[in-house]
Amino acid sequence: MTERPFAASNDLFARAYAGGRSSAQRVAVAQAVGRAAGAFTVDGLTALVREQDPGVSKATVYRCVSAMAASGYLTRIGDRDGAALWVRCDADGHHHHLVCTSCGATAHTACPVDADALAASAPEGFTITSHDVRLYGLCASCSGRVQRAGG
Amino acid sequence: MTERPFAASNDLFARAYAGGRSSAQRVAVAQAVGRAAGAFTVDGLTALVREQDPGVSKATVYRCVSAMAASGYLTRIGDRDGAALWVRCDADGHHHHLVCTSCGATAHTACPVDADALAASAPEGFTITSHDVRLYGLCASCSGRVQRAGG
DNA sequence: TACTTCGTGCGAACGGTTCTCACGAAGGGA
DNA sequence: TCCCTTCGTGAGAACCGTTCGCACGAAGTA
Repeated sequence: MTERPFAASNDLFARAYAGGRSSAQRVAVAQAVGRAAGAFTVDGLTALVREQDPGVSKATVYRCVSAMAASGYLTRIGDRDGAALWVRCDADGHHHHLVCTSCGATAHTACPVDADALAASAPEGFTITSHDVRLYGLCASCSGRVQRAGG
Repeated sequence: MTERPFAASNDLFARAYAGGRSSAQRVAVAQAVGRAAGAFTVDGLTALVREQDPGVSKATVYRCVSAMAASGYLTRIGDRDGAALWVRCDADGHHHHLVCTSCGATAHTACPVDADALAASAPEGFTITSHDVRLYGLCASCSGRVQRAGG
């Protein structure tokens, strides 16, 4: 029996790619996603992937990201300078993401939308079917750094 | 005295462009924004502008949109298929926009974010500085149409 | 009227993303 | 183990939204 490239974490691979075919590049991308602290762009992820395997093409990273998004392993949480911002998200249930504007770290938060207030303030007849909340701020370590630096 | 091109609504022009120089193209863009029902992309706005003045360049429309955004007359409320989505917004105070996913109509709504709930569910130490809420649904006329069509 | 300033059109450039195509590896069946 | 089909890959062109550079001309002012 030959060594399987992703033997130690087949479950992770299956979750990330929803049972797709295994390849060294896909493994590298999945591991780079694991190393990425918080939100990342495809460009940033490509750089991380190439630290491990310099030959991986950008098209491949895009394809992997699409596959992971299709399987629900990645979520698009916004944009940064025109580029899509992704984050690994395997949390269940309705929730939103906080993004640290300083370091890009992310965290989950419960939905802060008050459905009653929303229904009350929506115009007559407008049926709200979905919403998208993006929360920005500073994570614990970054806000500590700012406070120390600022005084 | 020659006719001023935007004579009937100099106030509108001033609001849209914050006192910039007048030109036929800027007038056409401002009028197209007025004709646009709800949210629009720059591409869609360009089409509207060219109904009135086919010679207006896309770069000019982009420049006009930037000027109107700088003056607060337009607000960017999201994206559609990778293109920025704009809406005319001269409302004061903190609010958000509802977008009809069927016809693109927009409406204002008060901020539905429950600050207490948000603070309670945010991770320890995470300071939230801003948020961005996008609400999607069906406007009165579109939801009526769906109901009639659906049964 | 002359002059300066600024908006314009054209088109190239840019960056993010997708597509095409030939190739090769993965995986399943015999 | 071999063969065959399927699917992931790399390279780079293409696409699209957006911005930039430049020369020109119109707006506005003295």
